[in-house]
Amino acid sequence: MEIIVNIDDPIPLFAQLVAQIKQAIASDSKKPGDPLPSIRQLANDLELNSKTVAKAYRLLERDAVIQTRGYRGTFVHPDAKANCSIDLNAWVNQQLSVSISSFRNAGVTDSEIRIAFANLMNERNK
Amino acid sequence: MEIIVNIDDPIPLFAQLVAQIKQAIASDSKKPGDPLPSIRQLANDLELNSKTVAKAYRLLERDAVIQTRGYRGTFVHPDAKANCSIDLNAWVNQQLSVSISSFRNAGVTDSEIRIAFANLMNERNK
DNA sequence: ATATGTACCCTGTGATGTAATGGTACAACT
DNA sequence: AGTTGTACCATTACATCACAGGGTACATAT
Repeated sequence: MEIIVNIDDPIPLFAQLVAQIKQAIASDSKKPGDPLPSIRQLANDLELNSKTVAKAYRLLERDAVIQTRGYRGTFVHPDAKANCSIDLNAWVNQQLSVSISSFRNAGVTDSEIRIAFANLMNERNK
Repeated sequence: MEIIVNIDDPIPLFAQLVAQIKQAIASDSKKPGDPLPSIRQLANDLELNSKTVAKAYRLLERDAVIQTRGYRGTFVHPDAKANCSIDLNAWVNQQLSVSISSFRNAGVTDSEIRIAFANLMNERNK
């Protein structure tokens, strides 16, 4: 698997990693059960901080695209190919889009929407 | 109508204005049809920028609490008292809260929610 | 002339959040 | 001893936005 990151790309590095790994799975260049390079290994190869790679792996695991088995390493998830196409972000986008549209239609200021959103996000409780 | 603003209050000046004018109407100290001080006049009295007062008036008019009649001045809206209690922001808050909760339950990162939100807000189109 | 609301331009300040980096440490395995 | 993912501490740079202010201008009225 040839992973390359472009530091000049406006797309965040961790997002580039996520996209490329998903792409490798979608194109069958990585199959379920295949091992992935370790976080430190990949970080070293790409000259990235291990935290950046870890972030990408964390998101991929949440989406059930990869599986981490602790000290044994990280592997492509059995259902990886199917889960690759499930885009959680697209769902979020769609949901939020509906809400925002109705707010704007009701005459709510963008600024007000932003404030309300920021307040809710900062109330980590509940 | 005695309006006072406190520059040291963390609540934005325009929001203080909105709150106090609504309060004046809710307590019948201002009745429908009553004239309000002009934007420039009030700004001068409170030593505020006219933009700040204009912003407060703009929001109040959107909520149908006051009515601006161009060169004739600004007046308390006929249905002001009823509309005073309608809180657009509370509705926004409630709607967003539901969405955000389900996102978080689905495992979506706060960071991802923020990104999606920011993208939508910056697409002023549609 | 003077006043009304409103629409642009631009400025500065402070707050906030992202992205990415660094260091240190842990338990569990080879 | 070395490696695995992971968890915490932290900092830096950068971008975005709210708020408030200042200026200028306009049509429409008195």
